[in-house]
Order: sequence, then structure tokens, then C-alpha cells
Amino acid sequence: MVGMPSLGDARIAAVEYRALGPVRRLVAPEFLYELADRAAPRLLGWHLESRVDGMLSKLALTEVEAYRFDDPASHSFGGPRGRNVVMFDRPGLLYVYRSYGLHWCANVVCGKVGEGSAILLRAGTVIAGEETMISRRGRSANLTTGPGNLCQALGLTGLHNKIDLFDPRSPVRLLPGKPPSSIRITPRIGISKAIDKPWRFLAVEPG
DNA sequence: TGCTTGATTAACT
DNA sequence: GTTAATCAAGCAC
Repeated sequence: MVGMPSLGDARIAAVEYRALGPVRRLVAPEFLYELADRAAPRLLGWHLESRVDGMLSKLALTEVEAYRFDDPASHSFGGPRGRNVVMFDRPGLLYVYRSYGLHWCANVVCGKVGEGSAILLRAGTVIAGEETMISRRGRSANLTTGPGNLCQALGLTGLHNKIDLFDPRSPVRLLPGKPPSSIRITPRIGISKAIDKPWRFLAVEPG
């Protein structure tokens, strides 16, 4: 336990508005308009729901990492180009990229438009669709721990890059959940630059 | 066009 | 602990 940021209340800040058409949609909660290191701990406990391939699978986020535009470890460092352009788009979009040529990794874009900030989703606890996840993973161990495993369990691939996680019509959505009792903060995993930044956040439950 | 690196994982010893 | 799997992005030439 390194520390525990003040999370404030658990108010769900999703703001509803009417689009020009008949479809009502949600925009990202207010905290996602902050830079990743501030927004990331607030994302713990939120539910990530996938209806990819018509099968429901859902988890509660328990581990995330923050990546910022001014952070040499971030894909957005150096400005928008190539695969990272979605990081500079509006908060609440999903950024999915291929890691090590093998795995898919999912991020939630945060910060203001053009800021290039995102939150890497590293782990969660299963809420629904465990059988679906086991089927996709081909095993029951480490179902949703590790960013690659998490994506595989939910069926997320590059096809889902730039999906709006707050559009009710999206196959992948973020839904409010229960904030953790406390949060453990550590340096990030698997990076070689800016390794001192304490931008990895883990949900800690008593017991 | 070709080489190097990498926000990883799992199966090894 | 060590290593293989495997490929897109980024960069040098």
C-alpha cells in the first residue's frame, strides 16, 4: 500500500444529452476529461461490458495504468500519428492496439480532445459470461488478468478500436460500478521509459 | 525496403 | 529464471 488518493464520492457523472436525432446517447463521465493519472483511479470498479459476437461478458475493472502525452512511455508521446490518433480523440473512446505482435491491449481515451491521454485496462474480476470467457481463452486460469488476457476474454480486437464506450448501441460499453475500498499505487509494468511514474492503480478489497 | 523494438504471455528449465 | 511465439509501428537508410 503506497497511498490512497481521495476519490471523492462515487457520484456517477455520466451526462445525458439529446442528440439531434431520436437516439439518446451518453457522453463520458466528467472525470474522464482529466489527464490519465487523475482519471485512471476513478475508473477502478467500473464495469466493462462486451456483447461482441452476440455473447455477453462483463468484468469489474481492478487494475489500470495511466499514459499521458508528455510521457515517453506513452504511444501518444510525439503527437498524433499512425495507430495512436484515437488517443487524441474525445474521451470515452476505446483504443485497441496490437502488442508484441501477439496480443490486443485496450485503453480508454481520457483527457480533453487533442491531449493524447489514455488508461490501459490491465485486469478485472468476472461479473458475467464466465463460460464465454473460458471458451475464448481456451482455459480457466488467469481469465481476465493481464491486458492481453482481458482483451481475449472479452473478444476485443483491433476491430473495436475507436468504439464509443458510452454509446448504448456499442458492442463494448463502460457502466458505473462500485468504487474499491482502497487503491494500491505502483510503478507501471512492462515499460522501459518513465518507469518511475507511480501510475499503476489496483483495486484493493478488504480480506 | 529492411531492421529493431515492444504498455505480453505461457511454456519451459 | 529463461525463452519462444509473432507482427505492427517506427525509424534508418
